[in-house]
Amino acid sequence: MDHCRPTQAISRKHLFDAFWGSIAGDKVADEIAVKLGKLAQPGRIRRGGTAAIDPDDGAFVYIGNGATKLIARGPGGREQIVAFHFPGDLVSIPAGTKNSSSLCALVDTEILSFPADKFLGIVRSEPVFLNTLLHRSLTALERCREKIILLGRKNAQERLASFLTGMAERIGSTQAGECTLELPMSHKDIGDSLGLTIETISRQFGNLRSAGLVRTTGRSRVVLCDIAALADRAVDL
Amino acid sequence: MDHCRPTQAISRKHLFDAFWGSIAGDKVADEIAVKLGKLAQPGRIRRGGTAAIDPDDGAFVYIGNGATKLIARGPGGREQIVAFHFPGDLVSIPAGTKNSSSLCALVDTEILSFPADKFLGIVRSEPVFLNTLLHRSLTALERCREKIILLGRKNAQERLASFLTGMAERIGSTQAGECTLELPMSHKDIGDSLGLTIETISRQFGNLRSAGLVRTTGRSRVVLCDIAALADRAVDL
DNA sequence: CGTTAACTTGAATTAAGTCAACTGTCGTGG
DNA sequence: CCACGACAGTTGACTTAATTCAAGTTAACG
Repeated sequence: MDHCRPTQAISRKHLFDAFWGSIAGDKVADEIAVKLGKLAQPGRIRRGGTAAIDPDDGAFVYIGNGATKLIARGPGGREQIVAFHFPGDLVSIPAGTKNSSSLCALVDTEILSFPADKFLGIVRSEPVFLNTLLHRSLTALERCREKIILLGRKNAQERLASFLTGMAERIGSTQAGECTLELPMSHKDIGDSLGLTIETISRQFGNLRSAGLVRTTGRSRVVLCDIAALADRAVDL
Repeated sequence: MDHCRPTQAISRKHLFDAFWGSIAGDKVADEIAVKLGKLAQPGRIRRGGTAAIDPDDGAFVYIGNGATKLIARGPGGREQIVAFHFPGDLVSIPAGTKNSSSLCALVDTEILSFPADKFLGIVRSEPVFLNTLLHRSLTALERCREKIILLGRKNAQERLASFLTGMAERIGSTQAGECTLELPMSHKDIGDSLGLTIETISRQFGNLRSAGLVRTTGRSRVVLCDIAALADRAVDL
């Protein structure tokens, strides 16, 4: 993937610049950038690895590149993927609630992690920054609500169709009416996200394939042949 | 209990004061209060009614008294209750997404409603206010994520137990180790919230009753006899 | 009191889960 | 470069939890 291997220091600066550019814009005082720069903990997580987050503390994690899943585990139970996150996203990981969250890398991933309370302490008096955070958390809330509808009211077919159209919007590349997806997650992950088993995911992929709505190549490439028809299947009518 | 007693209409001023006290504290400039006061649209919704929200616009709604459900409807589909809200809550209703949201009153309810964009425009430069909003929306996000776990990974028994312990925290009154709930919502509502049917809700209440974990009186009163045991049933082990 | 909507209970159905055997993909090392 | 091993995905048969349908019962409100 990465053709060049920047040194730790350069990589760190690039990561922070990307973070600063997307969250703060250029209207926030430089001294805040300095403080946040000191607080930022860069991390490189190998595929399958978990970000080191103090569970008592909570964190904000900026995804520099790669892809991650945010997992919640009930005490001793099966895992549920709460959300997938891609470069540019800022993930809020709450302090110790009953179901501990963890952030796992789907592919090699670079992150910038901030302890939640100190982070909020620093930006406390920066309206521009707070506005961005607020908008992002409202967007996250909105995504979360859509997932509630998916899990509460949709069947397996609708769930997979919703997942695919959602991914198309976030990481798809459209050409000639077809959208190509390079999915970084396994069927297991998709199932853990949609509240289904791998077998059901497989069967539903089969259905979509034989309905001519998608083509698949290898493990990760999916081509959405007819996004409109897929979007129709994503909602119950 | 508050939620079921027919409530005296409280004045617009009292409603706004309650809002201001809980959201802004006393560190926010009075001129903001004046602006927001002009923007605030007070509303009285009768049990079963729906708040008049412009769906293209989005809104923030402060719940003064009563109780509400936030409903999402897929195009033409069944309804899913995204969240219940109680006095003091500030509900964010997003601008026109594919699944339109509406806020319905479970009992007679008084609200204070603000168009989202103007509201955010006014508080844009008020760090204290923005901090409160940010914290509240992060809390809402956290609740939402818990609901995702519930819908994605829990069975009917665990869902109802989670619901009851959650309600106990928000609107229960505990005495002598027992917690009494006066539920403002019907089994239909509980089902629509937990992704289950009314029949399943009824049967699970029956199970909890015969396990000696809850007693019920009439339609709305539920006594949680053993909250610890109920909390155990709320997670899959 | 009587009416209506909310709730309960039972029997039949079904979507998805589980279990098990099999096949394909991909990375590794001979 | 090919063969191998391990893991990811597929497919079929069976099970099960929850839904659906249907017929009661009960609570609340006028």
